[in-house]
Amino acid sequence: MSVKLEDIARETGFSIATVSRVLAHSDYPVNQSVREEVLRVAHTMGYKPNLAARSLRSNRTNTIGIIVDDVMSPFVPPMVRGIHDCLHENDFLGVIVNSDWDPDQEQDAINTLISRPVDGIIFVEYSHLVHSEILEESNKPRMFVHRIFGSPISNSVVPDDHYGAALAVRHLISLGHSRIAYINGPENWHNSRTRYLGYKDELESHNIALHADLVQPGDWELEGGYQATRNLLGLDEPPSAIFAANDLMALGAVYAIQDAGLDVPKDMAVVGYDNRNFTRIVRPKITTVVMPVYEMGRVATESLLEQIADGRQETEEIKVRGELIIRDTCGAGEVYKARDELNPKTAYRRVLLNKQPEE
Amino acid sequence: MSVKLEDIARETGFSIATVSRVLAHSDYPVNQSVREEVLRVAHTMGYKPNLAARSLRSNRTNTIGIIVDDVMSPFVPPMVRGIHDCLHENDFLGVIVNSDWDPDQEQDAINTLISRPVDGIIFVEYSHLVHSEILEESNKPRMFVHRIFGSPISNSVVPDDHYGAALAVRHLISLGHSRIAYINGPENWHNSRTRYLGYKDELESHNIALHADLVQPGDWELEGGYQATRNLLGLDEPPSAIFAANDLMALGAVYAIQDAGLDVPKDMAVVGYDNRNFTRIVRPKITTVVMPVYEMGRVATESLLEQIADGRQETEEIKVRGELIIRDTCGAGEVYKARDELNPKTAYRRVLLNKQPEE
DNA sequence: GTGAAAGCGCTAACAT
DNA sequence: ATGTTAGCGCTTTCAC
Repeated sequence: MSVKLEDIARETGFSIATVSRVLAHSDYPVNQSVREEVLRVAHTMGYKPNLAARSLRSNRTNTIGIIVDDVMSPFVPPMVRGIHDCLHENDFLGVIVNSDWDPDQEQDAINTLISRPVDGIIFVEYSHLVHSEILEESNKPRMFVHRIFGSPISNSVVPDDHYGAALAVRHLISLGHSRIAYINGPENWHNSRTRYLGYKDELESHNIALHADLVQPGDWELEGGYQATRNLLGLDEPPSAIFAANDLMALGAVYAIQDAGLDVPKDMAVVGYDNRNFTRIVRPKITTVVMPVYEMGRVATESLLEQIADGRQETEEIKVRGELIIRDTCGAGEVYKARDELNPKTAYRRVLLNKQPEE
Repeated sequence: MSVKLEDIARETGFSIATVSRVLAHSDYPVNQSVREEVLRVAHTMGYKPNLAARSLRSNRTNTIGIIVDDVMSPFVPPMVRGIHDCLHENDFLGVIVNSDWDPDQEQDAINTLISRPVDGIIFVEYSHLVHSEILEESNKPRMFVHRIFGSPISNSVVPDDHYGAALAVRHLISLGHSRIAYINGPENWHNSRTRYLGYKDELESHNIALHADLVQPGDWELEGGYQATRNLLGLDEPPSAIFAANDLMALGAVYAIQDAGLDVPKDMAVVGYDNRNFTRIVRPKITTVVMPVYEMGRVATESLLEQIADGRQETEEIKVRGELIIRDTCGAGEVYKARDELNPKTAYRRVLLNKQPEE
């Protein structure tokens, strides 16, 4: 039924070996005329390599595995899209397996992907098993994107949260604010700690004292942002601006401020983090820092494909920067507004990408 | 390096064939004692079948292809999750390829998936090529989920928009409304036409006259909903309730009503459609009808796997129903509120599933 | 630069 | 019920 190397060999009169060399290794030395003839016939006959056969023989499948906690998590789809785009450009395919935040399921996923011939694995967001024996044994190249807990590890790509948080705070300072509150995420998340550090360091570099009561704990949720903001509003000296470690808490902050009879941004400015989709459609629209998930996916994939080509390697942790997107909650006015913020795809792609080994 | 059938055969003393039969076909008649021994040894040795070899031989890969326009589209991730969950239960894997709404890329995707050994293909949302020669030739089982344009076709799964729209309208009527406006989506979408029909038929079955000026065209976007609502507010006799064909337009409607100095739901009720994530976090929270994408993915996959097992078949179009989720924009009060609406996953799973061959 | 041939790990006839 | 064996389509030595 389907056309194979043998058919092309018969048709052209060359051997299967030659045909294979033309079709599989574009760099193998074959006479130009032969190459052209083979290519031509292969094309007219509609040759499609049987990848099962190829991978059985060569142990390469041009397929990678992607282990995610849940494709429905907010950051996963754009990250996967970044991965896919990079894979596509290199004639690779990706299979996604969900682990549901469950170490057992993650182990299952790894097993599945290893028996299934994949050339490498990308772990997205949470990954419990840095050391899975089977994984180690398989010696497959791997990358970790946006690992949320645990200590930093090699072969990983993370957002530059320190940079992003500093960006947000710097913007508020440039708008004349000096009492800037911060609503943090849960302590055990990297993002929380690093964004807090960015906040703290940026204040410091502007010689603004850090007030402990302006720093509130949060839970990433709307409700946590709301509560934290109520606390801040109850202070003797409330802040004039709030930087929330994510957009959902920023929205909660907006609601709390509004419920206190105040206006955002006139009475209090708010800046979020992540550039989630809803920040563009709520009222007022939320000023935020881009979580460069699309780029992170791309960068991780590039690195993985390099590893696959050159053999598994240890690479430094890569940090990817996101830009500040100025909207309505910070009070910066129309002037600064991003030109193209309606299209999330181009927005992701516009993102400033800076690999920076250390800072 | 990796353990294979031969190793287990040597270890147990049985033949490769016997070992294969135990490990590959759980239903093949093998002595119980032999089976147990093989299973035990396979397990302790950590046997993982080489799927490339298996699929080269048997032409089955336990992998299906999923062609989507863009994994980042709002409905795609939950749909993919439904597909994945069903695949996982049946020891299948899925590879996703993005087509970016481009027929050429879709054709490429099909080619890729065919040379790549996949046992079937699911087309998600838009699919241009009902008739691709290569696809036809390959004779692979296929399913279409939520095809947006073109005439209804076999082997497809769609939302029961007529039912859902009727649900929304019925709810508004039960709340005492009789001047109920409708904001439609673009005319060339199935969803628009069918939701409009549901609206029209439900009014009719309550003996409420259909007023042409209460039906406004829309574009699925915030801005379209906003404009349509301004038109409605300008009417001599404005409606007391608005049913928008999607949540984004419903939000636009809410904003327009608020900008006119009126209150939602006190002065005007609004119901949306789709149950997008943001409907839970905007103010007021939007009452809406669930677009049962998760279930649609599952149902399509079940049907595809049946086809794969039993040979390709033509099946009737399957309609999946979504429930009404009562929140704040309809004015129904606290009583009705969904118990569990904070968790999107369980919300999707709670969805009422009704296959109904015809209606 | 090209061809012959071995064999990747597995399944499925066929044989016993 | 179990074993023997051919061969899936391809890549890759090893010859020439």
